[in-house]
Amino acid sequence: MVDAPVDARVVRTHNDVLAAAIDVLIEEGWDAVTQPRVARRAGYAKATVYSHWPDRLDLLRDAFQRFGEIPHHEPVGDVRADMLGELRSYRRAMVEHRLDRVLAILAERATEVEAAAELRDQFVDDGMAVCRSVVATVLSGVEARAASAMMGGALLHAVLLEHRIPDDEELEIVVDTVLRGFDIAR
Amino acid sequence: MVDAPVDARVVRTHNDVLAAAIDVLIEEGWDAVTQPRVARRAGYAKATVYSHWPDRLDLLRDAFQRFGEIPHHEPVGDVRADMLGELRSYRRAMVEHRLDRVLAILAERATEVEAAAELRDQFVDDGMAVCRSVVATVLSGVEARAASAMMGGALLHAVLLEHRIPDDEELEIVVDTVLRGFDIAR
DNA sequence: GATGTTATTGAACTATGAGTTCAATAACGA
DNA sequence: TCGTTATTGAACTCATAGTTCAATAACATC
Repeated sequence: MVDAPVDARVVRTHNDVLAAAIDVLIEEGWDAVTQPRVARRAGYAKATVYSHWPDRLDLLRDAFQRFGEIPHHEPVGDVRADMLGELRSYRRAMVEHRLDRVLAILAERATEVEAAAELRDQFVDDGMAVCRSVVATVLSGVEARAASAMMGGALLHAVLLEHRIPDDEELEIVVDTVLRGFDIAR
Repeated sequence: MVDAPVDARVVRTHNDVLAAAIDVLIEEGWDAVTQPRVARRAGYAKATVYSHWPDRLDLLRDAFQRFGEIPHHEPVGDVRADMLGELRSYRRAMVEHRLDRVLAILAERATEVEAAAELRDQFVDDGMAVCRSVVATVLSGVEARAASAMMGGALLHAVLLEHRIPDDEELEIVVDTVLRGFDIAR
């Protein structure tokens, strides 16, 4: 993030350019987020974007930041309802905010770009917080890890590899299978 | 694939260049697989690579082809042993053949490049064949789909997002949870 | 509304790498 | 040995990232 802006021009530019950066990121991927390309997309001179973000990675980091604000399910205390609710939020984020694209980009670039690995870790930590807290009420250790990976992974596998979006019925099957498989009574 | 070679030079070049292409793909990703870069890596003139693969996508397709030859688990008839065996093969392919990298690359590029989407579909179809056949002996429809996604997804989630490799214990927990969750007796 | 400040601009520039062409050379099969 | 052809390296074109800077336009403040 660049220092707190005061000038109205700076605020406007900052918003416009970041919005364009997100569009470019989602549509064309990590490598496409360069100052000249984002500037053209946003309708600004590239020198302007360079003056705000001399480092390309900072522009990328700021663009990704917005995905951290994606809403989660609010736990109500019922394990099944909370797991299902969080899975639905996860699916919603993938469809409506293109979180699937964001995760694919970060997972792919993480092996080569350190900044991508850091962003991925941060995203996964934040994104799995609710899921982990719900799972932690009934499981711990390896089992908790496995349960989270199975539920989140089922969605990830379907969307990223099978190119399909699981319906409510399938999400319920996933949750119920985990609950029964780990012998969790409500 | 270019036509069947007869000249010894062509065979040598073909092998060397494809090996280099795979290295570049794994190390730097889809966009890095260009004729000049692969040529430099393989120790050939770029004009040579262009003469073999005028189209960059053909070079990429040929490079990916080699990952289709990754060995799978041979089903023995026992559902638990077969699911576990296939999950272990999957994990092994990720670690030893960098299948994790290949899947991440394909999943990421699939939204933008049609050829990547086709390769991804082909890889997932082939790669899930054994898993699907084993699951099909005990489940069908949405449940079969969910079970495959949960098992494959658990591994995918762990490796791509959590950056960790599940141990045997965790793989067993995943399989047993699915078996118990779907009430599958052996 | 006038004024000092500064964000923005566009143009000119360098650098890098992809893709193309081709005559010369080297390696091949017969 | 000889005709064929795969390979080479060099000289291109083209697209795009990144840099610099003087001119301009928009801003906050009074």
